Formats: sequence, C-alpha cells, structure tokens
Amino acid sequence: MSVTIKDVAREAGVSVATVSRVLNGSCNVSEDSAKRVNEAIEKLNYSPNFLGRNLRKCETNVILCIMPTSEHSLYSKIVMGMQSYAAKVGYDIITAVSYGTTAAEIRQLSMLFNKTVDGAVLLGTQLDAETINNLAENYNIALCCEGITGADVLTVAVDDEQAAYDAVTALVRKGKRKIAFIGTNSSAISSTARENGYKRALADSGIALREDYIFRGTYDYECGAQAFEEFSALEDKPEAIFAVSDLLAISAIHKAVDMGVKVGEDVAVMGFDNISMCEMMLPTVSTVEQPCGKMGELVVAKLIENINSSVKDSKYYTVEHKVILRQSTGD
Amino acid sequence: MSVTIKDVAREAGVSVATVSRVLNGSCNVSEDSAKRVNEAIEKLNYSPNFLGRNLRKCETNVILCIMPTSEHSLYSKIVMGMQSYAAKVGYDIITAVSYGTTAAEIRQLSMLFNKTVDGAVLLGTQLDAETINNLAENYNIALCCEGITGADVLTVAVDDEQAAYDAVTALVRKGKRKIAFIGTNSSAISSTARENGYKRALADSGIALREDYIFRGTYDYECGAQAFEEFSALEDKPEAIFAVSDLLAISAIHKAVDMGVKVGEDVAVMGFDNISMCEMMLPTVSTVEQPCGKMGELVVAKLIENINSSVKDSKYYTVEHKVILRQSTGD
DNA sequence: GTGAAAGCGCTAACAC
DNA sequence: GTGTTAGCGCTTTCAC
Repeated sequence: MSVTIKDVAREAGVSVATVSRVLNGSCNVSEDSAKRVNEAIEKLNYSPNFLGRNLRKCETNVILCIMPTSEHSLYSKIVMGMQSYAAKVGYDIITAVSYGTTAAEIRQLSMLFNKTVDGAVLLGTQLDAETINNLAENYNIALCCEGITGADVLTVAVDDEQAAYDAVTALVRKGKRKIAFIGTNSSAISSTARENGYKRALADSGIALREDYIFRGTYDYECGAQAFEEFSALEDKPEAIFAVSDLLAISAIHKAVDMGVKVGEDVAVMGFDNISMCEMMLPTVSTVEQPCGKMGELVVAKLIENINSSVKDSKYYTVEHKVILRQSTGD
Repeated sequence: MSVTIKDVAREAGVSVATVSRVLNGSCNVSEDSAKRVNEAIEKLNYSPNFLGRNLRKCETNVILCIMPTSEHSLYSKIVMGMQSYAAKVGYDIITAVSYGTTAAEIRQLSMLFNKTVDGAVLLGTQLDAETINNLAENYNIALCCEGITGADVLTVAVDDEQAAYDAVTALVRKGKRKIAFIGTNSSAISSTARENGYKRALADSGIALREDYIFRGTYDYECGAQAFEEFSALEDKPEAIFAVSDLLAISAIHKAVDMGVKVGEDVAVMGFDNISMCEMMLPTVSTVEQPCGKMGELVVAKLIENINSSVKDSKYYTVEHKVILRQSTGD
C-alpha cells in the first residue's frame, strides 16, 4: 500500500503532528526535526493524500469550470486565464463539458454538492435565473462570459450592448448603411444585449431598422450559412452583416464564397469573440475581441474571495472589449 | 454546516450503516427502512461527501486527462469519447492543460500521487520514455494519440506510418509526383512515423526522395507558412504538400493564397487529424482522420481495466484512420 | 435486517 | 518545540 504520514513519522523518529507541521510550513519545528522529516519524505517518496487533508480541512482548493463545449478557443482562453490566476494562489482548475444541456450542468455541479470542489464557474450556462439563485445561496458559483437576466450572482463579462454598438458603428464608418444582424433566440443576456446594441447603433446613425435584416437562430454553425442564404434572397441585399459569434460569421462567409459573393468587397462581415480561427481564415475575419485571459483571471479571483468570505460578492463585473478590423470588412 | 450521513440517520431513525447501505444499493435493507432513509435524504437535501467516501474506499472514480492545449479540436473530440465511455461505467473525466511543458505535466500528475484521481491519460505528452516507465510502475497511466518510443505503457493511437503512406499514396493517385513534406523535429513517434510513411509511399511509387522537399519545424502554426515559403523559393516547386497536422496545412494554405497560388489547382495540400476547421476553411482541407471518439473510449476502457486489475495491460492499440479528400487537393 | 465501532490519512486543539 | 488525540464523513466488518 501507499506510504502515509505515519510511515514518515516513524522513519524520521517524530510524531505525525510534526510531520504535518513540516508539510504545512509551520514555523514551530526545530531545524533538526524538519531536516529529518524532509529526509524521510525524500527517502520514502512520500506524497500527502489529499483526500485525508481535504476531508479534514473541508476544502479542496479546486475550482470547477463548466462550459458548453471545449471546441471553442474563447473558452480555452478563458480557462487559461483562470488557471494562470489560480496557480498563483494555490488553487487548481478542473473542467467539465456540458454540451449545452442543463442535465449535464446539474450533474457536473454535483461536484459542488459532494465537496469535490470548492466553487464553480459557469461559462455560457443554460441554467435559468431561479436555479442559479438557489445554487448561489448554498454554494460558491460565478458566471463568466455570459450573464443571465435576473441572476443575482457574481458575473464577469464584456458590456455586450456597447460592444455590439461599437462593432456596428465601425461598419457604419466604413460607409455601410444596409447592415444585417445574425443573432439567436437564446435567453442569454449576450444575444439580446448585442441585438440591442445593433439597434441603438443604427438609430444613432439615422438608419431605419428593417426586420428582414434580422435573423435569429441558434449558436450552431449552420445558422450562419442559413442566415446568409435568407439575406441573399432579399431584393435589397445587405452590404454588411454583424453576427453575434465568430462561428456564425465564418459560416456566413463560407456560404457567401460558395455563392460567388466576394466577402470584404461585395459584403462586409463582422463576428464576435475573436477566436483563433479569425486569423487563420481566408479572408481573415473582423470581430470584437473579448479579453478572455483577463476575464478568467478576474472571475477566479473574485470567486476565491467569495469562498474565503462569509459575505458574498454578487456584482456584475464588466471588462473591456475591442473591435478588430480584418479582411472580411475590406481592411 | 453541511448535512451528513449522521443527520440522515437520526432523521430516519436508523443507524448510519443502514443509510450507507441504502446509498450504495445494498439489498440487505428492509423496504420500510429504505423508504424512511430516502425520505430523510429528500427532506434534508442530503448529498454524500465524496471526500469521506473516497478516503474510505481509496478510490475516486475520476480519471485525469492531460493535454498540451485545449485549443485543438482533436483533443476535444478525444475527451468527448473518454467522457462518453466513462459516464457509462460511473467514472468522471477531468482535464488539465500542460501547454506542452514537462514541468506542468509533472505538476498535474501530482493528482495521481496525492490520490485525487485513480488514473491519467496523457495526450501528446512531452515526457520521455524513462519517466513514463517509472510512473507506470506505480500508477495507472495511458498514452493516447501519440505513442512514445521505448515507453512500455498502455497506448492508443492510429498507425501513423500507414496513415501517412495512405495520404501520400492518395496524392500520387491524383497524378502528383512532386510531393513535399512538412514535418517536425519532435521526438514523438507520430512525426517520425509519418515521415517514414511519406518516404515509403514515394519509394513504392517509384518517386525519388528529395531532401529539399522535406521541411522539419515544430507543430506551431507559423511553421506551415514558413515551409510553404521555402518550397516556393525552389526552382522546381512541389505540386503537392503533405503536412503532419491540419494546422500546419492550413498555415501553408494561408501563405499560398497570400502569394496568389491557387490551392487545389496549382498545389494540392493535405493535412492530418481532421480537426473541425478543415470543413470551415476555404478551401476545405483534405486530411487524414483519426477516430477521436473511438480512441477516447478505448483508452479509458483499457485504463479502467488496469485500475481494477493487478496485472497491467501495456499494449499499443492501433485504431483505424481514414483519408478524406476535399477542396485543397482539388476534390 | 440492523447497529456498533474501527479506521481510511490527515490537521489542529490541547497539553506539556 | 513536540506529542497525543479527537474527529472530518464515510464504508464495512462483525456481532446480534
């Protein structure tokens, strides 16, 4: 079997308490004892059993991050940010993928209930406000990247409305007036907020809103192409398209090229997120960057504060976005 | 504080042993007791503390998957396969990202040492054979997607040599004779095996090997473009390129387009992995598919067998690859 | 069919 | 500065 703290104590000729003190960096240990303990640890190749430690301390120093998919560089980058901060303060991040189903999210949150983790960050959750509020009462959770209307819980995200406003305004500045919108029917804040930003930008530029320039589907890749097809069937085709995600934008671009439409010249396309693919695509894709690393760091920092505090911070933190112009808008 | 098994026992008017039996589905419980226990669990909203359970049972039913990056759909898909199988047999998969550094891999493997997980799967590890063999002596580990020469440990991967052979042969069948190769200097089995497959395919087709048609860099995106530039500088330019990864192929395609070369017509490009981006790119990218889902399922199945057995299976399992032809080879 | 009790490996309160 | 010991929540052996 495994070597335990008892074995180390016996080998070093001290009590388990002393070994534990050395392990945890207590200063109440003589240099001599510490040396003997460390030698014993080395000799026996001892590693403390965290199950025992965590059970005793009622904490694991592990945070769970649940995301709808792992195949999205937006999420990957946020997780990197989370890990980078967590490592600095002695926490670990583990991840789980829900495939966008609430059933999976709930199942994975059981790690919170069964004390396997100290807290959880939900990226792009499908849970509703009531469920989240109930959870937040008893557990340390946070939302990132995607807020939920009515959820009174720690959240870190960009200002989606303003970001969309800035994106559409950038298109207007390039002389576009006929600007279409690819959004979703999801109840997530981001999609409706981005639609609102789109509308406000048009209004501020004195451009009339046209319902036939608005497509609402899902976040699935195919919807971008579908939207482009619908727009193309219009008598008066749009000369620019703003999509609420890069994948939708890329899908639309793909369809455009297939149809012989020159992206960047005949039609400008702008996405949202700045995933890695934007730079690899041909044409490269204009987009709105979310500061993923920063979001990850911030959400973990605040969540850990909550874990170690009796009073819970449930603020909605907003981080800076940035419009990036590339070939798909003719830049 | 949290509600424990004791609270449930008190509420149900039974002993903790009986509650534990109900929790674990033992049949030695009267219907009446079981009913009262379940009611108490419901009423108190009880969730068993897994730290206690795991400590007692010396097992966690959790498997760790370490990968170089999370921004690669190849790995995402493998993890999905792992999760799909694991869920069926009551295991959980957690993931960690090493960013391709051995230091991070070792740090993350400490979850194995401190008993936080029962086993680990390494995707595209950087560890050397000796380290892996030492680990495998004391812990349940497996390699997936990328074998290591000299590592005597459970491994699941495609037959890289044959896969590359088939890819290059497909190019030959399309009438190409001047076929270049983009590989890496890495010590991983896959890169050298794919280079060997490339060479064998040329030999079998009676095509002379040209050293100036071979580029060896890293797996970094930029290297594909760099390789294309070098090939373009040659007097006698290649008419086809086989790259050991889709990202390298995509990078090469990007550079080709930037240089005004028509991909699919002037030059055929073939990648390896069949990541999602292959279908999103313009042109779509020909490639060799690795059966990610199947690899994930198989490696977890075999690893769990090892966990529950005293005799360790250290075989190298090979799974089927498939050449997929798309626009980048003129299909 | 059920309960009492030992013990998994660890930390921390307490005594010295 | 150090050791003894209780106990974290759970499972399981043993006795009844």
